[in-house]
Parts: sequence; C-alpha cells; structure tokens
Amino acid sequence: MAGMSKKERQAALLQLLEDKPFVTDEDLARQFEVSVQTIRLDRLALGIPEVRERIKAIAETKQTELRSLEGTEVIGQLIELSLNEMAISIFDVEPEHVFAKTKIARGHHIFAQANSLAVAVINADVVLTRTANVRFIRPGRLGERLVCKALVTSNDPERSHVSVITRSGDETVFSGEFVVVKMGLDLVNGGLES
Amino acid sequence: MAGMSKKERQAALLQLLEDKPFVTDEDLARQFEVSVQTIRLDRLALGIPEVRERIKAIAETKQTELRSLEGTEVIGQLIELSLNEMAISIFDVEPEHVFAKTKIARGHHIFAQANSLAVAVINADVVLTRTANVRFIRPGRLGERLVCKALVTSNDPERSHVSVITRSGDETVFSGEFVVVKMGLDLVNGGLES
DNA sequence: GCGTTATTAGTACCTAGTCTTAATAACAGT
DNA sequence: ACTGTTATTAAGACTAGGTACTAATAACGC
Repeated sequence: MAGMSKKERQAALLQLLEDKPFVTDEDLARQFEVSVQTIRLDRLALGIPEVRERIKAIAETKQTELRSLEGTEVIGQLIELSLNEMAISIFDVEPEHVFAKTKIARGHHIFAQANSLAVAVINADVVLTRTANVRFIRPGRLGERLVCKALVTSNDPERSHVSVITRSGDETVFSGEFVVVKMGLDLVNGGLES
Repeated sequence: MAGMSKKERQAALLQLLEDKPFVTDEDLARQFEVSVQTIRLDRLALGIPEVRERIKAIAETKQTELRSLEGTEVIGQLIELSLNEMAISIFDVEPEHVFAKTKIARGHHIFAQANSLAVAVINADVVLTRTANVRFIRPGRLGERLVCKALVTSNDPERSHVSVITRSGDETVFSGEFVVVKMGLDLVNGGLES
C-alpha cells in the first residue's frame, strides 16, 4: 500500500470505505502506511464522517428500510389510487434488485411491485392474492424506472380480478392477471389450521 | 416516569431499548428520573451493551441481511439441489414478512422463494423467468417454516418448465408453474434496447 | 534555493462509555 | 429503635475514537 500519491490514496480511501465502513482511522493509517492525521485530513477533504457516524448511518437506514421496503403495503411508490378501479406505482431498479452479472432485475421484485399494487387497489380490510398469471416480457434493468398500472376488471364481494401491466418508458416489461380474495379479520384466524 | 421499582424500571428499560436502541444512558437517566449510574447498573444486570455497541450490532446485521436476503440467488435456504432436476429450499416466515394486522405472509415473499428456486434449479449462465402461473392456496403465517420443492418438468436448450409446490408441514400453501428461459451473457445486453 | 503542498506531531477537548471504591438512602426484620 | 440488606448515587481514573487547532518538518516543482 506504500508509494501512493494523495489523489490515489483518497480515491482508494473512498472505495475502501464504500464496502468496509467499519474500519477506524488507525486501521486505515496502517493499511495505507501513513499517519493517522493524514487519514483524518483525507476524510475532512472528502467529507467522510468518523467511524461511529458511518456505523450509525448504516444502522439508521436499516431501520427505515425495514419499514419502507418490507413494512409498507406497496412496493414502489404509490402515485395514483382510485379504490376498486385502478392504481399506479413506480419502482426504481437499484443495485440491490439486480443480478450482479447481468444487471437484470430479479423477477420477484417486479412481481412484488405488481402483486402489492393489485392488493392495494382493492378496498377491503384483508386482501390476499389467490392466483397470479404473469409474464415477464423483457428484463427490467438497473437504473430503469418501472411504472406499474393495475386495473380492476371485475369486483364481486368475495373476489376481484386485477389486470396489471408494468412498463419502462413505452416498453412493456411485465404483465399479469391477479385474482385476489377479500376476507374479514374474523375469518383470517379461523378454520384453516385446526 | 417516576415512582418505579427496580424491577419495573428494568423491564421498561428492556422494552424501550427494543425499538429505540439509539438512546444514551444520559437520555435514559432523564426519562426514568434516576441517575446515570443506576442506568448503568441496570444495563450491567440485564446484559445490555452500550449505545455504540447496540448501533454497531444493528449495522452489522444489516450488512449480512443485504447479502442474504437481496444478494443471494435463492430466497430462503437451499437444502437440496440436483441441477436440471429438482431443488428444495426452506423459508422461515418472520415478522418482517407479514402484514402487521393479520400476521399473514405477503404474497411476494412466497413467490420470491418459489421464483428464485425455479431459477436456481436450471443450469445455465443466465436464467430469467418468462411466465409464472401461481396459486396461493392458503396463507403462510408468522413463524411457519415453508418448504418449497421445484421439479423440472421439461428442459430444452432454450427454455425449461418448472413445477413448484410450497408446503407448511403437510399442508400446501402455494403452487406454481414457471417457464424460464436461458440466455448467454452475450445476448443479455444486445438487441432489445437500441 | 524558495515557495507551495503534503505530511506528521502534539495539545486540548469531546462523548459515551468502562471499572472501582465509597458514601448515602430506603426498607424490612426483630 | 437498631441492624442488616438492598438500592441508589457519587466520584475518580481510564478508554476508544474521535474534533479542532497550531506548529514543525518533508517533499516536490521549477
């Protein structure tokens, strides 16, 4: 690690901390074979906070991510909703959604956007997916903004049919037909498991 | 917050730190109207580490979660794999997978287990889901261990059909038919977007 | 050789603790 | 009322991993 210019070192520092944010200045100083103070000047110049702040930031995003990716009712951002009629959501394909090799979005994320929208568009206490008939028409790619539209095609008191299409620009990425069922909260915990 | 016995305070402390792990001893002392030292004795007695350790622990689990939930090829744990023939994975339904109201697993998690297994069982560089025909037979519930079996029913050089069934104990939770396509890495970035 | 930039060193201070010892305070038992 | 036990508070010395600032060198360009 010796024999690096300031620029090289700072570039390497940025990259290293990107995926190893837990190392202290002392560790870094040893790795780059410079003094602790030099590392601190580098961090100052690059606007990189101290270890404990870096760790805290990660822990904080985890908290919000758990509530926004797993915890919310809709995967993606809900843009329009007219209950029992139609709904639109957008979903930005980010690095964590794609295969590393191909930068193609894993199918279940695209399904998740469509499925959660099909469930959200129906107005009832508890809505569950019964069947889904889906087609991945062309891959979703890293960086794309996927726009998902759900249209309710039939709606009786027990079940609804929802037609979903996901597009990137004017190209269709995904289409699906969902059948969802509605239940009262009372029914949910009764009957099926004895 | 005043007028609490030691036991009450310690119980409240455990609960409070459960969902607010970021508060310092000083904050806690103010909230419970006791001295900082008392809080420290409490933490010592309860085996609760200091703030910075708590934060670090959260940040660390986030790192591994990103790699195990989003980053791996299979959602759930792969327990058997015979390429182009069959595969089995298990998936434990945990609090983050269910609707808060009903404790029923969100459909897309069950789909994700099945979809990723259908893709993993096929032996090719790049495998993408083309169509899926799925049925959510009964809800998956918090705490259940879902066992997913994928069977390859046909397998030509371009596409494969995979039949997937997910069970909890001896009850069928989900079934699906997946058509997946195989591609060379060269084909992936050519043709479709121009 | 001189000026500029880069690096190193040292000091005082901060937060959020640790660990230890010691002094009170509160309560019960007899 | 006195004693013993438990609970609480306080004080002191030390730690990690820093910030902010000042000052002294070292290295490089020309």
